[in-house]
Amino acid sequence: MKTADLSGLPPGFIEYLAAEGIEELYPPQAAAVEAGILDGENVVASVPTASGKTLIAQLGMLSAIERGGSGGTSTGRALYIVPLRALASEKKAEFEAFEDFGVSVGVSTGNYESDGEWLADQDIIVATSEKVDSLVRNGARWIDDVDCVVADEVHLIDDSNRGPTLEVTMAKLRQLNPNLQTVALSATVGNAEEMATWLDAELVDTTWRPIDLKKGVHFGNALHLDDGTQRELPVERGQKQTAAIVRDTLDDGGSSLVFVNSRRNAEAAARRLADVIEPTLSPEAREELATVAAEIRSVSDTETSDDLAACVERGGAFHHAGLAPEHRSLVEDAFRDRLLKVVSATPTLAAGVNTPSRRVIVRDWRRYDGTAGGMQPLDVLEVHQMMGRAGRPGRDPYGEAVLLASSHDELDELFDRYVYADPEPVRSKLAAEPALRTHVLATIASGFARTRDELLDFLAETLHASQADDPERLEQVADTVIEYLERNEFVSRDGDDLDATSLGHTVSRLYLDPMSAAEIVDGLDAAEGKPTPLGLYHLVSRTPDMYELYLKSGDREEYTELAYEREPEFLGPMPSEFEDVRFESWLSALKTARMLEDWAEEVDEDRITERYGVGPGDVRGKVDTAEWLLNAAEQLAADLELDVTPAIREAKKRVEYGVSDELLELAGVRGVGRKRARRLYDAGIETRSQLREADKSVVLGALRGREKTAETILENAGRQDYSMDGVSPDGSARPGDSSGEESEGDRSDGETTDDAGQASLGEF
DNA sequence: AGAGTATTAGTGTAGACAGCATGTC
DNA sequence: CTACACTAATACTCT
Repeated sequence: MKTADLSGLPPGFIEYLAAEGIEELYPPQAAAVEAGILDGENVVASVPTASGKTLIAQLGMLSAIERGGSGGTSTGRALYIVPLRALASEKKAEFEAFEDFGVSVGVSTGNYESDGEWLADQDIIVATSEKVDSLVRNGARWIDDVDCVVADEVHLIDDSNRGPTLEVTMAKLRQLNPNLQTVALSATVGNAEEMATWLDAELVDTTWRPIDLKKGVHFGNALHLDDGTQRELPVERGQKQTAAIVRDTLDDGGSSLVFVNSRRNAEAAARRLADVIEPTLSPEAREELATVAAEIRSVSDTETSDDLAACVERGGAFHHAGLAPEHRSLVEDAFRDRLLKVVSATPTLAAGVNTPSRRVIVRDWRRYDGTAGGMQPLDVLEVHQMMGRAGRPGRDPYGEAVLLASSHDELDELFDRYVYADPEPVRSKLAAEPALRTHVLATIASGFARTRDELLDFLAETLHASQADDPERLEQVADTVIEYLERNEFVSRDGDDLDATSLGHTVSRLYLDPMSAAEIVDGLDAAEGKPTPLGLYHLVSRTPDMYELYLKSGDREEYTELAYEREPEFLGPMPSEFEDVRFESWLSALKTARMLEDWAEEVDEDRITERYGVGPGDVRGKVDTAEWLLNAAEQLAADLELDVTPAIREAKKRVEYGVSDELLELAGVRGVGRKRARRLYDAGIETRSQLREADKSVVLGALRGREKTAETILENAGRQDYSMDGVSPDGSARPGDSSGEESEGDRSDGETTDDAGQASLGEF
């Protein structure tokens, strides 16, 4: 099917596609057109990654926009739901090209939001499922006149943490607008038919790919492929299997993506695989890699960051959630540009932004699972997702995905389990208390259900109900949850009527798990006098909305001791040491709280990552979550007219900026963070007004002679004459004594002149 | 002698959404 | 209830 034959799309789109070199639809795309995607028909597309899913979505969205709005507007509106924030920006960038023919795009996620009013005027809005849910809860008006919704990666409905949100949100959108066109994009799954039935959609189900994907298993000295052939791929003595395959890919001019099952393994593998890459690098490549490595080092001053940079210099990299988001995108970009020849990654990369590779090596196919008591095999779906990253359309002649076997039996097992096997069906995880707790409350609070019957009617529109292996169960759990919500005064019951209390409305709007809210409310109620930051950090750290930090050997003793030392600060009772499970998780929360306290006491990032055994990405994640939960706590306190709001606000500001009390005012000046605030303070400038009055040479000295920075900061502080012309830095304020980190040479933007000095000293 | 390699015991385990009001070093 | 790879320390083997 030719793109030129398509009708009902905005003028200019066909030309845009032609300019991109697209004149003929891929078979799955043509099937979507035949299924009526251009005429507002619901479509479920269950197709492999990189087989043109995005264009299917675009056909649906753009034809809906062109058809015109249901809400009386002249053009329609489309909503594109993604599972990750990083994907939201990726999609936005893709859709931005449509602005040439008058279709505008906006993004809405938790950390990045196009301004509210402006957003409502966009034709396409990209958002995460949680954000869409939140917009529905908060009654965003434009949500009602969405004409086409695209749900990307809908197979994630199977995820027990986040799946229910997508499932419920889809059901709500469809209830809000019965004429809504639904397009669901999914990886190949076992029950696509069932998904289509749920969404009243036509099904496009194919395994067609634009470039060939060969799957296989490596064992001994041979690579066995799914077409029955095998190829010699010897492993030299003393060489690892993975290294041999990476080497082989390299000889063929391709890059490799290695999936492993832990962060530590990812880092170790990257170091070893870089040994394979390094000797083959050209001087030019080395230079470019050095630039990337310098950027990586400048992201964060931690061991993880240094280790990553050291690998990158040698042509390899690791990728996992302990990295800061900037680290991740630097690695992703360099890999996409083929600068990096190998990346070893945890599953972060399988689900994330587009990072195709000639060859994908699934090294570990089992992963530790504490709840299951040991190593568990990965889902077929997950392994297929990883394998689907093999082969770049237009760049690679083919893609190859390889599993590793260490015995003949394992070779057979891997073929049966992953190469020839069909992926599992997607199963709704809605009928579980944590999921229903939050969604039942939201459903009641935002008026989707006013009685138990209406609630059950609404739930009947979910995938869970249509799967119906145990229809009773959803109802049972819902009743348990209603009872919980009533007991905690989030919901009131009057005869058949269910109504959210004022507190319940707040909790729903704040997007809190009701159990987190209950914990916070109880804790704040128990406060005597002014709560300390540690007390508040512990309170939010023990809610289910905060991931727990893992207790290592020795931690138990350390934190038990700390718990007794600082017992008066905790809000609410400390569980008995003999209630094993509860006490253990209470201690993990204490560890998290302690980390947040360190951060708010200006402990260096590298000290924190070392002390708590985490990566820079984890620190930022925890800080971010704490900030969010403290904001919620502040609003709950205001709602309940509790006298703790100032204490919460201070604790929140302190984690937000990562500074002690005395620096709060300075850190509030734009352009001043924890480090600059500390330097200014130590130079005798303690407040914003002092910054306006201060001797310029002192300011410049404290800022290590950076004139541009100093000018910006003075201007932001509200100083009229902020020019630094002719000012020379005051030497007495130079660092070196108070804050050790900064003294080793100025890392000015761009080039770095580092570690040559340190390295050579040990050589004697 | 010294580098490379086998053996052993001890250790720790993937991921990441949301509010609100503006901006790191 | 199930495993596994990594690391570091130590013993062994080849040139």
